[in-house]
Amino acid sequence: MSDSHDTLPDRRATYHHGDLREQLLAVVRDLVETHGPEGFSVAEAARRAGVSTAAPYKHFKDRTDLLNALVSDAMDRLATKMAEQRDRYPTGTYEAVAGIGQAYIDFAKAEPGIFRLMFGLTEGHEDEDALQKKGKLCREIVETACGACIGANASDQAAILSAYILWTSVHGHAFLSIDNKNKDEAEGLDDWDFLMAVTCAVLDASARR
Amino acid sequence: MSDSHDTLPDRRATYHHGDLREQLLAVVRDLVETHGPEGFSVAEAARRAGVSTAAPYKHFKDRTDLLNALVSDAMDRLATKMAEQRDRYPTGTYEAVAGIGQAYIDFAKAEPGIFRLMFGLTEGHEDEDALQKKGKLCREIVETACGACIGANASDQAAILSAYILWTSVHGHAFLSIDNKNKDEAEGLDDWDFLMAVTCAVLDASARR
DNA sequence: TACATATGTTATAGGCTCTAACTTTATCAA
DNA sequence: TTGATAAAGTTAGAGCCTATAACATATGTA
Repeated sequence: MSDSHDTLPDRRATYHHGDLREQLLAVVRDLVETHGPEGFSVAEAARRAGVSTAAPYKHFKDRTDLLNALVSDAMDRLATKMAEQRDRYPTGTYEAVAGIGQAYIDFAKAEPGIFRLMFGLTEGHEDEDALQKKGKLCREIVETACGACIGANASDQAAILSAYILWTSVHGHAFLSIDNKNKDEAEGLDDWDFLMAVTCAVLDASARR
Repeated sequence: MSDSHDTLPDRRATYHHGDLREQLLAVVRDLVETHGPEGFSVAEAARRAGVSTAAPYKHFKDRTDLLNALVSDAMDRLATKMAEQRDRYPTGTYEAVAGIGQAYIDFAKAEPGIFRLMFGLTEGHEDEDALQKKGKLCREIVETACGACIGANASDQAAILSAYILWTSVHGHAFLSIDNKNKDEAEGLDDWDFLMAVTCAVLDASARR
């Protein structure tokens, strides 16, 4: 009640926000999901965080930098979930491999906006070393699991090829799912059924070779 | 030399452009490829076409409408190329199926910007009926080819599942390729090798079932 | 020929990104 | 404790973009 002259919402008692960086990320995560990866603006995020539109630039170089931070965080969460699902099944089973894919698909469906951001727009995050590394980490999880199935080392060509085919397939399924580009096929096609079908096809083929 | 008062480039003799709609599409196609799907503006396109920044709005409702027109055209071209590649091989062969995938991948690599637009951002083109139909047409090409391989009708569940798995895999590979997310795997992995590996794995599995 | 329509143009409102210059708060060394 | 410095806000504004309104010019058809 002391200050009735405010332009900005006075949800903030102190001049300094305290944790603006994190709050901005949270707000943007929300905006990206509700308005799509494009329907988001730094200005709007600032407004929702209750700061001036210039404030975000004290924490992020530019719009892209902010989105990269979001993606980086999402990569970590995705890798964690993949490992978690894998660990629900015995090592070397097809289920362990399918579980990884399930985590991937679940993530895409739960956070389609961020998922698109991670693999979609190439606003310079192809040369972001940190992101590259995190992506590689995810892939190695799959390669190791595939290797365990076909009795090969994760670095063997057979494991790498199998893992790559599975990855592309799951990646494609995830994308088509959130794009609703698979309306017809998806009706009556459960994610897990899809995953097991692909996993069996690819790993059986690898074993026979 | 008659008019030295011009703001716009006077590459145009007449007041009316004559074919602005088509030229805008051509210019935008180029912009999308060189500057990425996001790094394009209606204003810049207008400038390059030699008209005022308001002119495009006589032909397209808004920015999204313009992009949709682009995507629609691209879908047609993609479907054509898929059919062309398929026809290079005998009906019912794995090569015919792989050929379709090759066309898909070639298209993604040749026009990554547009390819991203087609399957990437969901600026309202999920409810565009025309686009939905064109997408369906593409899928049916794959389903028919798969059906021919495994001796089934295109509408059989086996054909649809096989086609869907192949589609996701090729789609995923295409996306990862243009995103350079597959640097390691792709080294030494030829597109055709990938396609044949996937096609064999999936169709063989289907045949064994 | 004359009117209607299509297709341009200018002008402008309002939003966004990002920077500059300034202000307030926090930190830390003497 | 104090005072310098850095960190994290703020306002102001340049410059770009989208989209619309109002106006201008061509084109075609009755």
